[in-house]
Amino acid sequence: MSQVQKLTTASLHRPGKKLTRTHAALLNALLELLDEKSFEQITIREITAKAGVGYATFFRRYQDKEELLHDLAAQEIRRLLTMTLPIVHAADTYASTLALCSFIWKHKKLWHALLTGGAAAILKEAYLQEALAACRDQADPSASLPIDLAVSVAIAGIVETLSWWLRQSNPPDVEAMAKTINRLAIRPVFEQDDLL
Amino acid sequence: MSQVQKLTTASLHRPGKKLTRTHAALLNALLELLDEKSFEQITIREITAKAGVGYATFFRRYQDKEELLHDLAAQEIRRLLTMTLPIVHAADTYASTLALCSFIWKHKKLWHALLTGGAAAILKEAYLQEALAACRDQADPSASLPIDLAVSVAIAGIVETLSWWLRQSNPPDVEAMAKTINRLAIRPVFEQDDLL
DNA sequence: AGCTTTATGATACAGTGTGTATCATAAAGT
DNA sequence: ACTTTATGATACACACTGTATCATAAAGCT
Repeated sequence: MSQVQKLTTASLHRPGKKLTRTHAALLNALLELLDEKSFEQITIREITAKAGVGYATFFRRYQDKEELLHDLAAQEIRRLLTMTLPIVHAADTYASTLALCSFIWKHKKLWHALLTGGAAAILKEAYLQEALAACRDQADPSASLPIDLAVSVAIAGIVETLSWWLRQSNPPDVEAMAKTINRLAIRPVFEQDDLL
Repeated sequence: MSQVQKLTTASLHRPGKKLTRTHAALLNALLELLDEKSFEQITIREITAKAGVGYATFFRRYQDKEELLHDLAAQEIRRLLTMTLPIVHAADTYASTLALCSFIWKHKKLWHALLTGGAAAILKEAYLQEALAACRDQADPSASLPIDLAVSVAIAGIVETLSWWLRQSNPPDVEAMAKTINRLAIRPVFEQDDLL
């Protein structure tokens, strides 16, 4: 937890770590800081300090805070998509949302940080991009809904629901949330728009 | 449009304006700036300059940019809610969403600014608060969905859909969007959750 | 091993925006 | 006319950012 490793002239920089120890240290530092405060309140100086990395070094890899968060978000979302993707493939949507909710619940601390406050917008954007890329392939041209709109609204609904879930003091169980997501975010996108 | 009124020692400050000319000037200045750039890029100095108001004066009324935007958002949303509220009362949801979309379309330039980028989060929050306040009264205790969650997801869906709409180069017409909002954001919240 | 290239740490620095404090003046209230 | 309040105009202390510089450690290459 105290990752502050003074690298003054100590014997770190093991040759074992192949690609950029710095990289991982920054991601990890941001992750830890997100547990303590909101993304907006975190400064680059804090991140580099906790990562045990020089301040200027940050800008050699990222342009700004947002880019680092986007990197972190993409990393976590890639795992999550393994759960979410089957939803799109329409096999068994309930099983998929259930898997999604279970996954979130297992890592609720992490996802609470990612889905709360200013971080949520960036995470949602990364989520949206990944989901869109995955959906465009098998997009149904005869669909009554533009694929971009459908995915945008579905993702927004999922993110909103999960965010609400993680903020509750007495949160519903995983099964209930899976049903809720299915009802509010997934089914509306797939069903026929017969009435009105 | 050039609202930059030099107030050096000119004969402004008409006694006619009763409550705080400054107040309105700031709101108006932000509104105009939102047409030129995104909310994040706007500085308080710019706002006060365009409003023809002293820089320090800003902080006598608002704590920060966000508070001013929240004020502006609340103002615009109050009008919009006159359209949206009937949706909740479940009389004729299509007529309500149609009214909502027509209203947005009529003021699309304004709402494009409010629903795009960093401003969207604050607007959504204001929208959510107003909608929640309006819904709590007649909340159905036997509902299968917590009222907070239902409204949150509905608002998120509406905002997401409208935002998508206003970003299109060849946007669908008002009727189509009303149907879409009805299908994606309104109906899912009200329907019975029979299956699964 | 010796030379070269690259990644880092450690500062220093300029630029920008924020929020507060101060003071004199104009507007409004009495 | 006297008092109170709102404003304009600065000035300032602060916090962050993003860039530049320089010396050093690590890694790669011959």
